[in-house]
Amino acid sequence: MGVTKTTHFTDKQNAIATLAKALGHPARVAIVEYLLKVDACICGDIVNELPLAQPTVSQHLKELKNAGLIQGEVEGNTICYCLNEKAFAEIQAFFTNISGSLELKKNNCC
Amino acid sequence: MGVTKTTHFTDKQNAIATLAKALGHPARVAIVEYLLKVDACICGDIVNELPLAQPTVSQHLKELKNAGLIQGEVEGNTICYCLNEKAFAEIQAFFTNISGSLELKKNNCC
DNA sequence: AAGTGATATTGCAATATTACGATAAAGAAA
DNA sequence: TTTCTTTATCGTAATATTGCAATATCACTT
Repeated sequence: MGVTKTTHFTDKQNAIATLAKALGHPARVAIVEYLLKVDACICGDIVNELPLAQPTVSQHLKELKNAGLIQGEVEGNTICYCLNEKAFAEIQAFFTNISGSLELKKNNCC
Repeated sequence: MGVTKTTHFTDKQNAIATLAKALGHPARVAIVEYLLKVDACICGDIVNELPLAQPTVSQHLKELKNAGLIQGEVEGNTICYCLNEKAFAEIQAFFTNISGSLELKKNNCC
């Protein structure tokens, strides 16, 4: 098939999966790290930073935007993308919660 | 193509992407949440918890294991899988770092 | 040894993802 | 207006993912 049965899971599970999936590619991790490093969000040289062709980078940016991890618009001949604090806070909370529970639990069975 | 150009990215970027990708499916998020909820790691009823057929669940478990998010073995006729604290700590640190930086930066351009 | 219960593997069909060349679109600069 | 620069979209090829039926495996029981 290749189609995900999203309807059978909770909204939160699907939301986390969407965010995680968007970061499930090293190029998109690299884009996020680059946007974090660059102070201003006027950053038209993401393509030069990555070992990928321009259409491929554009496609990865689109996926990050669809997932809600980045936001921004094209302004003239420079893009203005930046990270969406809210989305990162959401996924950060998910992992912090898990790590916190695991630390408490001290599961030493495996 | 469909093949990811992992060689052009840093080890850390690939590592994060691998972990994120493994959680890029609601079923695998559900499995992780279930393993977190269940105290003991003797949990042979993951299949009953999910709206998926047994081979599909087995495949998702395999992917989580390959990514290093869960660990464990089959023992007799019950599986013993549990979450790998180290892997979750790694991805949690990644997101905590990003959220922390974003909060400091107060990027209000987009 | 044969049966039972639980998980893994195989094989396959449907769909999704990744990557890029070619091309389009749209503002900036001449 | 024409040209340049930058980003998006289209089309396409190669590969990956998802899901499940059928079957295999493996430990335990009888």
